[in-house]
Amino acid sequence: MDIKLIIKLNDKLYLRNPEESDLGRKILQHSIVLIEQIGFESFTFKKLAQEIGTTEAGIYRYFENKHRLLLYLVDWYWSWQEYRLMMETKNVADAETKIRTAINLIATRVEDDLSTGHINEKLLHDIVMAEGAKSWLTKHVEADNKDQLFKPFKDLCARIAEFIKTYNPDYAYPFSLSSTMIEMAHSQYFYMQHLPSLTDFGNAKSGDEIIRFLEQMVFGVLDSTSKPEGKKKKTG
Amino acid sequence: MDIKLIIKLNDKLYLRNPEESDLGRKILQHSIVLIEQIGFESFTFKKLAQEIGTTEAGIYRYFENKHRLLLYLVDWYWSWQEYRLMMETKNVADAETKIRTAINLIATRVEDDLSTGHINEKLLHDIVMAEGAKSWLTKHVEADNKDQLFKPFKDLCARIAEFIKTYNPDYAYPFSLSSTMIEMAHSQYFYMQHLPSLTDFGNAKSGDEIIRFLEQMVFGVLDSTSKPEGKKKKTG
DNA sequence: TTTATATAGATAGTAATACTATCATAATAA
DNA sequence: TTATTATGATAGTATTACTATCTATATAAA
Repeated sequence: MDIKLIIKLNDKLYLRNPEESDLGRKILQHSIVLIEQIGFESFTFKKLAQEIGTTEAGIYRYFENKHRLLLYLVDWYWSWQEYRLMMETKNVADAETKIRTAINLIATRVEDDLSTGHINEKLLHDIVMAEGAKSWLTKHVEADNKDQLFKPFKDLCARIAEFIKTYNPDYAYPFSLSSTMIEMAHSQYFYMQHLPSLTDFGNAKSGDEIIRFLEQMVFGVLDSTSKPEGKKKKTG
Repeated sequence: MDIKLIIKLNDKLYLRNPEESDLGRKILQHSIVLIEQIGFESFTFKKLAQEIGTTEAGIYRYFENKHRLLLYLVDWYWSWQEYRLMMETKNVADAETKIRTAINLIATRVEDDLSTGHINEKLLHDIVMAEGAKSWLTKHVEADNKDQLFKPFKDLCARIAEFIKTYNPDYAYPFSLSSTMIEMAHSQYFYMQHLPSLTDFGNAKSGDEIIRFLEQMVFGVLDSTSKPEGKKKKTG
C-alpha cells in the first residue's frame, strides 16, 4: 500500500500553492529544517533561498512574508494532528479512551516520518512547540482570524472538546480545557527541556510524565464536577 | 503614607540601570505604552526615541537590544506579582485560601496604578499577556536562563507550588500545575479577547469565568489525588 | 575654582532585513 | 507557432539594528 497524504490548506496562507511545484515543496522542506535550526527570529527568506539554491524573490512568489510561512507550517501541523486523532479514535466508543488517545497524541514527541515526503514531522513538531505561539501573538491576530488562518487549531480543539462533552456533559469549560491541554502539552515540554524548574520533570527526559500530569489534570476536573455513571477516579 | 515601591532587577538585564535616571525611567514608561500600542515586532528603539525626544543611541546606552528591554519589563511584572501575592497572603494560614488568592491575582486584569510612578501596570499586564512568551521562546533561552533572567517568573511559580504542596503534599506535580495556572490565566484571557472559540467565555468579557475555570481545574486535580482531611470539593 | 567624570544630544555610518521591480530564459500548453 | 507560466538573475529601496564619534552640560572631586 503506497498512500500519499496531502494536506490542503486555506489558500489565503500563500500566494502560490507550495504543494503544487518542486520549488514550493523545497520551500516547505527546507524552511522546516532551517527554522528548527536557527529559530524563527533569525530565519530569513534570503538564507532559505541560499539553502535551496533559488533567490529571495523566488520565495516571495509563494509566501507574502515569513509569518505567513510560519502560519502555513503551523496549520499543516494541526491539520495533520487532527487527521491522526480521527484515525486513532475511529470506531472507539468510549469517551475516556478518546480523551486519553488525544492526550497521548499531543503530548508524545513525534519521532517518525510519515507518507508526507517533504515534511519532516519531527522537526515540525519542535517548531510548533518553540515558535507556534508566535503565529497568533501578533497585532494582526484578529485580521488573521477573520481569514480563518487559525481554523486547524480550532478544529482540533473542538474535536477534543466534543470528547470532553461526551465524557462529562455537565462540565462547563470543555473548550478551555481542550485548548489548555494542547497548550500545556507543548509548553510543559518546552519547559522540561529549557526551564526545568518550572516543572516536575527535571530528570525524566521522556514525555511520559507530561502525559500523566495531563491525564490527572483532565480527569481530575472532569470527575470532580458531576460525572456520568460508572466513571470514577482512575488517575490518582 | 507615601510609599514608593522600587523593584530592583538582575543587572544583566541592562547596561545602565533605567531606574536611576530620568531618561531611564522615561524609557521604561514609554516603552510600555509603545509596545502595547504597536506590538513588540513593530517596536523599535528609533520609534521609542522619537516618543521620548531622545536618540536611538541614547536608548542603546541603557539596553543592549529590544529583547533585553522586554525581559526587563516582564521580570518587573513577575517580581511585582510575587510581591503582591506575598502581601495578600500574609498571615493567611489556610493553603486553600492562599491558592485562591493566587488565582485571583494572576487571573484578574490589573486595573489600577500603584505607587510605581512611571510604570503603568495595566498596560504592562497586557504586554505580558500578549508578548511575554516571546521572552523565552528564543534560541538563546538557555543562555538567558544561565544569566538568571527568568528568575522572577520561577520565583512566583515556586511560591504557588509551595501553597500547592501544603494543600496536598501527595500531589506529584506542584511546579507544573503552578506554571500551568499562570500560563493559562494569560492565554485564556488572550483567547477570550481574540480567539474566543478556543474558550467557553465568548460573551463574558470579564475575567471571572477564567477564575472559576482555573479554580475548578486546580482543586479538581488536587482533591482527586489523595488529599488532606477536611478538604472536599468546593468547586463544582 | 579648576578639573575630572559622567550623562545626554547630535550626527554619521554600516550591514542586514524585508521587501518590490524588471528582464531574460526555459518549459509547457494552446 | 505562439502564448503563458515558472523560475532565475539582478538591482534597488526603506527600514532595522546596531556602532562610533564628537560636543555640550551637569555634577562631583580636588
